[in-house]
Amino acid sequence: MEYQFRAIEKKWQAIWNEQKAYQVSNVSDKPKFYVLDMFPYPSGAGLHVGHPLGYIASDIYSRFKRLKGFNVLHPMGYDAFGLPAEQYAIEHGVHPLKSTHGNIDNFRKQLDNIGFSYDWDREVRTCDASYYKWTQWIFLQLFNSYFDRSSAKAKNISELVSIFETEGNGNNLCPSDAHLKFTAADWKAFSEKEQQDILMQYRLAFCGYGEVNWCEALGTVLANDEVINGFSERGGHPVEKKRLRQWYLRITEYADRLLTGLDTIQFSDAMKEMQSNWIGKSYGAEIDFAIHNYEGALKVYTTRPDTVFGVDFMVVAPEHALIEKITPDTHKTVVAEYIAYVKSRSERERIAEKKITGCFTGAYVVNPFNQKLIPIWISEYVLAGYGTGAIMAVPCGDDRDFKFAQHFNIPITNIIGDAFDGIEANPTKEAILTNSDFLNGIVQKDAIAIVNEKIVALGIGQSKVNFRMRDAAFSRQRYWGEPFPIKWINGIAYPLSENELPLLLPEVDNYSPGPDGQGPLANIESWVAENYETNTMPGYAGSSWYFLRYMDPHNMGAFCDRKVSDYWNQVDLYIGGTEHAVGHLLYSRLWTKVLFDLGHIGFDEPFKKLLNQGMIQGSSRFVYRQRGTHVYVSASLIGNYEVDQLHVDVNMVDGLELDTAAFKKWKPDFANAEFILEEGKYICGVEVEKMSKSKFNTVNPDDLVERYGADTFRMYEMFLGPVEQSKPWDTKGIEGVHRFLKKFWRMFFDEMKGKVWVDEPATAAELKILHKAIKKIEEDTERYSFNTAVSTFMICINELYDLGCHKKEVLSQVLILLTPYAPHFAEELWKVLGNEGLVINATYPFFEAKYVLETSKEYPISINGKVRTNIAMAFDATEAQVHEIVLGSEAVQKWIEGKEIKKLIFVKGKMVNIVL
RNA sequence: GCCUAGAUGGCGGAAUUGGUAGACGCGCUAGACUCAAAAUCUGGUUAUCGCAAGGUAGUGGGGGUUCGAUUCCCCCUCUGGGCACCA
Repeated sequence: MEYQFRAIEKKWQAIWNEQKAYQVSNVSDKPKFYVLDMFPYPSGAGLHVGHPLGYIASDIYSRFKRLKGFNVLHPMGYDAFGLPAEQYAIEHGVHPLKSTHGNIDNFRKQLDNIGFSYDWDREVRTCDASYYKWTQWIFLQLFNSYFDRSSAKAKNISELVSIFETEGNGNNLCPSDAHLKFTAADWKAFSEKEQQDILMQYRLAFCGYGEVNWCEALGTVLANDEVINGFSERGGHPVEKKRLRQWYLRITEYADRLLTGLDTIQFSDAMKEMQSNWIGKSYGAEIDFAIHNYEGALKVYTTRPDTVFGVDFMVVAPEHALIEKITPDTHKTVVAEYIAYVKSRSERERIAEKKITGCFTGAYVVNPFNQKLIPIWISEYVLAGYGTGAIMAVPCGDDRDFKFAQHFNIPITNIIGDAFDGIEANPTKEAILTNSDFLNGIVQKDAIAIVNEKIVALGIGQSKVNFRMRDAAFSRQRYWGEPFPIKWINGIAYPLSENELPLLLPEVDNYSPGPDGQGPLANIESWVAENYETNTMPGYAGSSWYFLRYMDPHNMGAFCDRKVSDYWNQVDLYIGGTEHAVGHLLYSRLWTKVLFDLGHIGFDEPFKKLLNQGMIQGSSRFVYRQRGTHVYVSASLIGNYEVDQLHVDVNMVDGLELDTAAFKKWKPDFANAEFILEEGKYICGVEVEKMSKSKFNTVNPDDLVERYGADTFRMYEMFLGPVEQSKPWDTKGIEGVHRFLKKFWRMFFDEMKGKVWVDEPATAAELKILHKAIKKIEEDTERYSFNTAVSTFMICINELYDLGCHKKEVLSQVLILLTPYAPHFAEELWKVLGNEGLVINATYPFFEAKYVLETSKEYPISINGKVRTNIAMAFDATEAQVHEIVLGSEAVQKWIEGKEIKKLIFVKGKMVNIVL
């Protein structure tokens, strides 16, 4: 009987499905375990081999935990709102819901092919009204909350209103505007609009103004992705910054908790560092510099108040509000030109650009400590959104300031003596200050507190903690997203009540943008007539809480029953890519904290353990067409021709050799192609790139499953290397894994003899191999080292095969071990051996040390660190015995030969090293 | 530019806590079986010198710590991911 993988896989998938083998209950005596994948965006291109990497890993772990006796929640769903579906709609007029559903069906078919153990009864789709009803509901929780700084948690905004009514806002300073002060009497005197405007500045979801990438020609807002060097990706039209009304989440209020919460969860150190760098907590001071000949001050934020005597110029962001007011007529033209230039550039370009740009405003500030006049410059390296949008530049201590000063020939004051060499800035805090008046002779880090005291005494500033993180922009001028449950009446935002949810996304005639930078919803008369908000929520809205909905997906009365979320609690293992480090992973932590504060769930971190899967890259292949001809030149010959490089479908290339016949048939353009070959072959060029349909480097898992089976595919994806590591896809090695399964199969059935497995007691040698494998595979799976687990399976089967072992007792145990990796294969042979029930519900083998005991070890003997020989010695040999045996050995004597032994190092169970 | 991860044979990778570098697999190669092919099995496969025994070098490059470094420290190069409206 041959290994007919496709028949076996289809058969067991049908049986599991029929028996609802993967349905999981919210009630169980077993301990719970929650394994979650980052749900996919269902793109039109379908799954490529990169997607399932994490899904296979999580499936293996889920099945493993299940065999170990856990009640495992392992759900899947779709992050279904998003820009690509909307663009497809604009171009083809197909409703995003329709294309999205089509894509989801395709994804589902592809996922099913691979044999995952998802409980599909719990599937969620963020674009379903039954789902986004609760996204809207959570938005309302955010809208109706403020962050109480004294208890560091979210509370209902009504509590704030009663505080305002009794004591004003003296104890609850406004997070948006620290200068806003009012008494209880003031509050009562305010109009409704005034009151609501103030409350808006406290809400966790609030409306404000922000800058977006605006493309006049397209009449729409663009994502950073859609902007290339200041021009739109589509059409190449100019893009500039525009201020629009935007919704935000007040994530900055949670900055400290998001930071300290990292200590309670198992993310990689790298991931934690990325998040804390993103949050960017810094301690510094705000200082007001009086502006020369102008009524007012320039407020700067600095982490180095100690360097205040080294300030040689000020730099303000191009968006800074003061620029217009302080620029004298003499400089207006240059300043306007510079600002126009900056406007055309994305923030990314502004930060990344090595080129130094800037211009002098013609205005000056006065240094409050020595009355020196300091010029005010504008430059794009200062960002409006961070600190106060203005800095004091100290060229001797800051690299960017130094380069700026050099570039514009601004004289540099040295306040750190020998520590500054005039060639590059020295950012030390350890130098002794000079040229610094009352700070002379003081070490910089000690001077910080002194200056802070002084600026407070002078009434020109205060010490301040700052965060690099900004509030999260939460609105998009798009169609395909959740509508805000908000009505605008007379400039006041009124939330819908809970029973008005969901606010359904209306039908539109076309998906083009609305007027004045508004989204498509602004084109709908009935919508506008109802005064509904015309923005929609961003992609991350639905993904910020989906892990909660899986727990209780059909609940019509709540986003998730509290009892149910108490049972499942945190996600025990979350698998996904690092590309979500500072987006999704931060937002879902925020939402969890808010829901916790408001008492809706009982935990304030969503993910207990995060495993980052690496990205599978594509390995692109190229052909080289001689310019203006139909002649294609093999890779190593292109030096002799003028050629254009074209992507060619990797599936038409065997290794590097192009299937020229398939190529000619690929596209009409290539039908009459001619080839210049090398050694009779056309050799393609290679590059590693992101896997993408447009680069023709995608490999479809369906094809591989068809050719080798799901079990082979699953094991091969794991065998490729550590899950956490990125690597280019190469189908070549898949044969090896397939051979392994065929070999394993032959331990049950021989081509000639038929059934060969037997029900006989196992020998000590066989049990030793089995238990070695149990230990290693269990440990490897537990620590997510799936690649080494696969090779352990190979070793185990090779060894059993060599012993001619066909025994049910041994094979049954190996099959259970194999179940998480190759479930169909294991299930089939489990049945063949006549075992009871399904192997997916079996009990994981128990490792027993007694079977693998060793009495001696082959020690490597090195001399001066180089291994020269091996000597077998008893495990319990004493150090003295070891000395005697080693030194008595002929091989060792040959190397020592007359030399003096300085030292003999013996590490029990490891090695011996002789130092001469 | 900033943050972050990584670099080991022809290739994917292994070496879990500083202790035999190259497990396992691919590829290549020789052989067995076969009319032949496929499949399968057996052997070899880091480089270099050597008939061999064996020697020497070797984990991106350069330095260091150590009896001993792929592993720890410093400097450099290259590559992947992220940088706030892609998901």
